[in-house]
Parts: sequence; structure tokens; C-alpha cells
Amino acid sequence: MTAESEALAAARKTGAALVDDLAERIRNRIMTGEIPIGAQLRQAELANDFGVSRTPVREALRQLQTSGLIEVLPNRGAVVSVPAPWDVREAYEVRAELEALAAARAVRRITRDEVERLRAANQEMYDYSSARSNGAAPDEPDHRRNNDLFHTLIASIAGNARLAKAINDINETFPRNVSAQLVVSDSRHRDENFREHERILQALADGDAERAAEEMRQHVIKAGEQLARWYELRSSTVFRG
Amino acid sequence: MTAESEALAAARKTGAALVDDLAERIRNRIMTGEIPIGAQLRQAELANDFGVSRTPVREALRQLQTSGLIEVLPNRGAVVSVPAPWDVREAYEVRAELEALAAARAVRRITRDEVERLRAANQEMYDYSSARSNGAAPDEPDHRRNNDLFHTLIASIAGNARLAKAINDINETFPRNVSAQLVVSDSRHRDENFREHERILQALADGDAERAAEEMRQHVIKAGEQLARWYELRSSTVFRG
DNA sequence: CTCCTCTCGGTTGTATCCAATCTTAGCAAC
DNA sequence: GTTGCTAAGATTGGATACAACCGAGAGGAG
Repeated sequence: MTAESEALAAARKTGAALVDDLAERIRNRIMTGEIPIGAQLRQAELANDFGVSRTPVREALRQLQTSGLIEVLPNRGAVVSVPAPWDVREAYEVRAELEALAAARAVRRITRDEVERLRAANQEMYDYSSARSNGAAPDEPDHRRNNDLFHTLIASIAGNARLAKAINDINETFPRNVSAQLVVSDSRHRDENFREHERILQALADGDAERAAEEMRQHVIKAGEQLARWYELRSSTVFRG
Repeated sequence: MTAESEALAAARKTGAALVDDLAERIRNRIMTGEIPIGAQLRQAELANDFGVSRTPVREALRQLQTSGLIEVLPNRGAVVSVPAPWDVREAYEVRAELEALAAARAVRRITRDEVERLRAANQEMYDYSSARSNGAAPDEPDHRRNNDLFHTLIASIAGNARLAKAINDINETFPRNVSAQLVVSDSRHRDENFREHERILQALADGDAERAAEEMRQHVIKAGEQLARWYELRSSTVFRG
């Protein structure tokens, strides 16, 4: 009932296609970890949850398939992709290059105001992650997105929509809750993350494109390495039917 | 009749999903220019052509939508995306960076045999393009793909599947017949293209990652600029209902 | 002649139905 | 105990049916 009216209302409100809306919702469920990696996605169940029929659900799943978030086995349904560690490293090497380009481009376009926004975003993320690890803050989905704000801001400042999309495509391949967890759980990672962001920020403020790109590249590669290690060790979050 | 058996036979043969097969066929029609940019894709027509119902066609279209090749307007169907010139420039700036990374990586992994294969591919492409422009060779689809062989080979030598996919994703956004036409129609472009490939090849053979990356970057940027110019001038190939 | 409205043909969007395939439980044979 | 077969249940895949929406064009008012 509520699910149905909810879904339909959203579709009506935005005027956008219901299918795109469904894809977004399913993606969110995966990103937040509500649906763990390796889990099966049954069409009938999703259709029931959202109060629609299987037809639009199937189309939404096709979208998620081409974006790489899920894998569809013929006649056997869809499962959330389980990234292999080497796949994470490969992806993050690509992402590092793209974000380095974004940083270099951003140097020529960034304003003082935007530098301040970046600094604030970085500080806020650090404070929130600390509070989270102390148990002093709840796990709010909004702050989840805040985690990526630093990077998405730089990508948008870079002023190349295609570049931003390419970076986003990579990020949307890996559930976000995992990388967010890394920063929350390990204070060393959190501190390093904060300082690396500060160094990038400094290079941006100094107008040093070369250094901004290189700092960003190293930062992303390092983050990818941590994420890959996590997948190597704690593959325990993989759903096992 | 033929279309139906053809489609079903392919589906049975590969064991792959019919939907993926359909998406590939539609993509090909767009890539070869059989379906021009800006043209409407009517579901019933496609379903008839391939001898299937609209259901799998719609799922295939969703895949093409997320890959960016077509745009789906709610309740108004799908049209082949018409790239704006600035979008081409943005995309090729990203592609340049990715292919530069591929070239740099390839330096460390390339074998003598692969260098020769690249040289042969480049020469073959040049010869064929010349013959085509003289009218001495037919427009064979196989050679269309040959046009990209030089680049796809380097991407595969680079040994990063994610990187190869990212490059491919960008290329599949723009119909290939346009860029192929550029090389065939203009002898200056053809010669430049050939020589730039040779320079990249030389850097690869010399094991100079830095130079290979930079040559590749410049080469791709220049190709993107030519493609963008083409879209600026001859937007005449846009389908007008 | 122009503009507005309304209807109708065509197309897309969703739901439902049926066929095909996979999975699993049970049972029998070794 | 293990292996292999079989049949029932569940799930996906595709086709069809129906509803919703858009756009063109006829027709009338100004």
C-alpha cells in the first residue's frame, strides 16, 4: 500500500520514467548494504516491495546490469556483483587517473568560495566519521553521501560532465557502505584520508595543477588499495544463500 | 521469417541472453549509420524486424539508454543521441587520458610480436582507407572494426579490463561510421592519423612510457577535435522526421 | 485567416498470462 | 553413505492484453 503510493507518487511528481526511479531505489538498497553483495535479486520480491509488476522491475535490472552493479545469469536471475580484489585495484587505477584529471582541470576554474566549501566538506566528514566511530552519531544515510562530497565537488568544479559521469560510473560499481565503513572503523585511515584531502586542497588553492593531480592520484590509489585489502580479508559480508 | 529464425538461432547458439543479443544488433545498426543519429526507435518496428515481441526490445533499449547511445523520453520513445560538439570534446578529453594511461601501461607489457601486430594493423587500416577513398574497395563492415583495432589492441595489451571497458564505453557513445568516414574522406587526416600512430608505436617499441602516453594523448585530443568539428559543420546527417 | 479545442490514430508503459528453465526434495539403486 | 534419477515447485523469459499518454489534424469560433 504505502510502497505502491510511494512509488507511483514519485513517478508522477518527477515526471521521469518509473523505471529510472526503480533502478535508483534498487541501487540505493545495494549501496547502503541493505542488499548485500552476492545476494540474489528476485523480480517478484522487488515488484512486491515497490508495488509494481515485474515488467518495469526487469527493465530496471537491465540498467543496473549494464552499469555493472549486478550480474544477470540467463534463466537464473540477478545477483549483486561481488568485486574481486584485483578488479577493485584495476577500477581504482582508472579512477585515480580520472580524478587526477579532474583535479588538474579544477585548478584553473576553482574559486575561493569553492576552496572553502571543500575545506568545510572535508572537516565535516572527518568530524562525523569520528563521532560515528565513538558511537556518538547515528548512521544517517545523508552523511553517507557526504563522504563522497569532497570528490564529487572537485569533479563538478572540473567542468567536464563526461568526466564526472565516468568517475561516477566507477564509483557506482562498488557498494558505498564498504568504503564508508573503512573511514569510520579505522582511525588511522580516517586521519590519513583527512590529511591527504588537505594536501590536495592546498595544491588546488596554490594553483598547482601538477601537484593537485599527483596528490589526487596517490590518494585514490591508496584508497583503492585499502578497499581491495578489505575485500580480500572480510569477504564475510558476501551473502551466502 | 529469416529474421525470426536468425534471432532465435543466435540466442540458442550462444546460450547468452536474447536481450543482450538484441542490444548488440541495435547498437550495430546505429554504429554503422543504418539508423542515423536523431532517428526515432519505435519498439514495434524493432520487434518486427527481429521477430520478437516488444518486451525484450524494451529491455535492450534500456541497456542502450544507460550506455548513453540513445535517449529515452518518457512516453515519447527513444531517439539516437545527437552528440553536441562540446560533448564530443569533453568525452575525448576523458578518452585521451584513459588511452594515455593504456599506452603507458602497455609499454611495460608489450612484446615484439605485439609491436608487429600493431604496425600491421596501422598499415592495413591506412591501405584500406586509401582504397576506400579511391572507390577501389567496398564498404565492408569488418574493416570498420579494423579502424579501431590499433587502439583496442593497445587497450588490451595494457592488461586492465576496467580500463579497456571505460575506453569502450566512451567509444560506444558515438556512432563509429562518422569517425571512420573522417579518415576515409580526407587524405590529410588519413596521413596524419597514420603518422601519429607510428609515433605512438615507436614510443612503445622504445619502452618510453612517458612519450607513449603523451603522443597518445595528443593523438586522441586531435581526433576528438576533428570529430567535434565534423559535428559542428555537417549536422546534416541528423535524422529529421 | 488564425487560433483554439477536441477527437482519434498511434505509440509507449504496465500488468497479466503462458512457456521454458532451473532448483530442490524425495526416492531408488548401487 | 553416496550417487543418480524424477517430479514438483519456484523463478525467469517472452508474448499478449490493456491502459495511459502524446501528437496530428479536423472543425469551429473569433
